[in-house]
Amino acid sequence: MKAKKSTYHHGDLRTVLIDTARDIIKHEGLAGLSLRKLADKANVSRTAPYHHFADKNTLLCALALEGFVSWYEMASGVFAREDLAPKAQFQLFIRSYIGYAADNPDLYDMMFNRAIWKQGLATDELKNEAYPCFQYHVQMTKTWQEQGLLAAEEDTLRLAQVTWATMHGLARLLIDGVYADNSHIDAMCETAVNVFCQGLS
Amino acid sequence: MKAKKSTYHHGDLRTVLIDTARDIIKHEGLAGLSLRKLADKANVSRTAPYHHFADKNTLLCALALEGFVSWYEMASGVFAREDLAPKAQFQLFIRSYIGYAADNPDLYDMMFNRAIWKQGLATDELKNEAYPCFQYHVQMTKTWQEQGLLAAEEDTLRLAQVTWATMHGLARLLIDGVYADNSHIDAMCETAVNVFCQGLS
DNA sequence: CGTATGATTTTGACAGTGTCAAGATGCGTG
DNA sequence: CACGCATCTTGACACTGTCAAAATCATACG
Repeated sequence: MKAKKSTYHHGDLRTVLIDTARDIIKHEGLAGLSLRKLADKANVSRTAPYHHFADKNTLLCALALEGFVSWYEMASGVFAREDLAPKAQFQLFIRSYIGYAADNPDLYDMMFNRAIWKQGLATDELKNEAYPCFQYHVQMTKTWQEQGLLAAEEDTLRLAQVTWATMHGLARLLIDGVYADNSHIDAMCETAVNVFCQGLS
Repeated sequence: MKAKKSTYHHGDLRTVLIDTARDIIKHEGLAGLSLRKLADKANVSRTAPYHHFADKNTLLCALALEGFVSWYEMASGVFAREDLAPKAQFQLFIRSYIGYAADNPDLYDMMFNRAIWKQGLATDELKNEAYPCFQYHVQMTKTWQEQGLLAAEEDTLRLAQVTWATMHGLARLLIDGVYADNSHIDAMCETAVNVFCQGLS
């Protein structure tokens, strides 16, 4: 009853589209995703997707949203690990962030896509998922400051931006294949942690 | 004699194309650049550019190359400032990097474009300009370590990757308009410098 | 129980895009 | 002067995102 919203012609086309889109991206990369090919693989006409997504950008936002959802799962999972010392937790968080990006390069690409964010094309749904993620990171940063792991005298928001930027930058360099490759991940993460925590605790 | 390579039909079309391409990107953004529009603005047929650039990607590489050239000018200009104390020099470098990216978002976009780098589409010319830039950054990092500004016990290459990643990440967050905006630049740069140098000198 | 209403899907069409193949043009060297 | 080669043009193809109008169909209402 509640499960199936609509069984009109095709079934629940919306989720089918998202699934096959994810599939295409996985196999052919983000550049290989076109609405027509997507519709084709879903056994539906070219313009059918337009009744579920306003345009291609909205589809991409829906996919990116899932990325932030699973990012949040990752982050909160790490932050909940009370068995770990603060520094080990911080280390695991950074390593998990980079690993997540390296494992899902195309998804990460969409989450932080200039075309989506810059000219306000991001869906409200996407914003409502993406902003809390950063808020959560700010919260973690504050905790780590209180634990003496990160510099207490720095403004929490700025520090959160810098730490996020470091992870984001490492992720992008890895994903884009510039100046770094996957064999450097562990060493780079370790150095990053060392730098952030140096001279403290 | 040496100056003008070719005055066949049009003059030196290659440089004209690059100039108008830069112009289009400046006014309409990277997404607004198509080879046909470019050819149009240069008063030339649609396929004329193909005699100077193998494909669109090669054109983009040529533009990105200029970005690395001027990046190097910026970096070496800062590094040559002997009137500045190491920390002030480091601070200026980071601020200049971010400022450069924020002032030329589309150019920066092209310099670190996944499509170019990831699947080996980067021109040899581009590689020959981009890699030395990072090498130069490594060299600067080593110097700053020797000056006691950055952690001496860290591997220079890894440290260079992390510092570059931080600047790159800040630049990307600013350019893409996620989690940071231009009014935060100075404060973020200051925090970044403080973190990298904390507990030292 | 039938009908209309509105959601869903399709067909047709349009303006773009990058790029290839063949032909036309014209400069410089033999 | 003529040849060759770089340069440029025209024509064409397969693709893209997206709109408008028509067709289809499950369901809510009379």
